[in-house]
Amino acid sequence: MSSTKGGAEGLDPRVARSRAVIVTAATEHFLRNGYVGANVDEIAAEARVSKRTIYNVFGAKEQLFRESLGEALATAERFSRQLSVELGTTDDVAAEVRDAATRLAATVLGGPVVRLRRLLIGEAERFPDLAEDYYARAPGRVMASLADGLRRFHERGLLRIPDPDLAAEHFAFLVMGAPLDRALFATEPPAAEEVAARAVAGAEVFLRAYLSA
Amino acid sequence: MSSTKGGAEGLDPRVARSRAVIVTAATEHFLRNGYVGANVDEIAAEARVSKRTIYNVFGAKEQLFRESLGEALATAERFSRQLSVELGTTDDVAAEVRDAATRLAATVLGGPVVRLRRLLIGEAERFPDLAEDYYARAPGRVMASLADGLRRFHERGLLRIPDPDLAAEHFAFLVMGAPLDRALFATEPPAAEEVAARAVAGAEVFLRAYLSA
DNA sequence: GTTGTAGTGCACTCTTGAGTGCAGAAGACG
DNA sequence: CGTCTTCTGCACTCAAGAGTGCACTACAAC
Repeated sequence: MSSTKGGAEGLDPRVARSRAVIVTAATEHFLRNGYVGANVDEIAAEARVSKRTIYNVFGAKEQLFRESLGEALATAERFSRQLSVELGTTDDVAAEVRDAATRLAATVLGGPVVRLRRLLIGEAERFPDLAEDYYARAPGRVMASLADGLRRFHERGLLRIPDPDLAAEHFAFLVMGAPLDRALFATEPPAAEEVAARAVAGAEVFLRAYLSA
Repeated sequence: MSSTKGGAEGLDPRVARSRAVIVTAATEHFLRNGYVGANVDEIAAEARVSKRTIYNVFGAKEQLFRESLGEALATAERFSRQLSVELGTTDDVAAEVRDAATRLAATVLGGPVVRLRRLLIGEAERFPDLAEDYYARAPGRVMASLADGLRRFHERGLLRIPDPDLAAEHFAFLVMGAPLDRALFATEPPAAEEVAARAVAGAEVFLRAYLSA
């Protein structure tokens, strides 16, 4: 306890810097090798930091894993939030739904989301709380906000959505279910056009099933 | 080379027995702990076999993993085959589709399939060939046979299926996408009634979108 | 500048776990 | 029966990798 004020942010800048570079390197290593397969010496080397510093800051490998994943989860959550802008606000249902579909698919399948999912699934037995946490913060939020948008459409009579939560699931998995599942097992990501095409096709099917007309 | 005939099945029964009990124990351990996390001494203990025997039979941990998973994949493939009986044979489309939905969901979500998927996903970086192989042999087959059935319905004018492969994906993921995804992150399996209910709901949506009428 | 805290390098300990060697017991097979 | 193979138990080697101790340097804050 040496800081001038009481805040936790008044840290020695050296610590902040170390923390940041370590977490970056560690995240990459854990994503690539899993928890057991990752190796602290390598993380230290890549972060250009002594192994001792890692232990001074994090205390143990498990803590390092948890904090690194914590950052990754926060990022995933931010992604989810920004994805969930408005749905159900205009009159052009079809356009809105198609747009949401392509954005959803591109976000989930285009970035680092799949790697994070692979890691969490692989470690679900060892770190069930992290897997749970991810699910609540990322896919859970997306589903909830999709459901909100669908509910709005329903209330305005533009779609017939008796159960918005269920419909949100149908939407999400029509749009990206198959490519996402595939991607979890594949080493390289799916082609963007392929993903976009299926997203649109899924959106069409969703509309056919849920349009009021 | 001591066997009387030339076949590979004329093995010393001791070897066959060892192999079997080892693979059983190993599969369980790998499913629970992943490749790196599994430990050969424990596998030997659980199989009630000396560690030396494991190495006499399999030579190395990686080989043990591959052969154990090979059996598991064969089982998964058998499951897939028996699942894919006939679809598109009667006139009662709705009943057939609903039935296929509940059977599909129950098979994939009720048994050991989810654990196998977790393992393969977690090891996809280390054993990409196994993940690939699984995908081709299990989900791939199911998709193909679903597509066949849907094509039959289309040809008979009972459903309108312009792209059977795509429609098969839509069907599968409407029926069990959300629970399957959820299950990959959860430690305990979903409730059977829950699964069945969603399967039927997904089937209804599929019919609404793809019925010719 | 002085003082305190953080980071470095490196040698070190300890544990775990893969894989081996061997001598003897137990089972297969003629 | 005798012979050959496999299985066992156990002690062993070897490598990797987590985590520590310490003397020293470098930077931060006043």
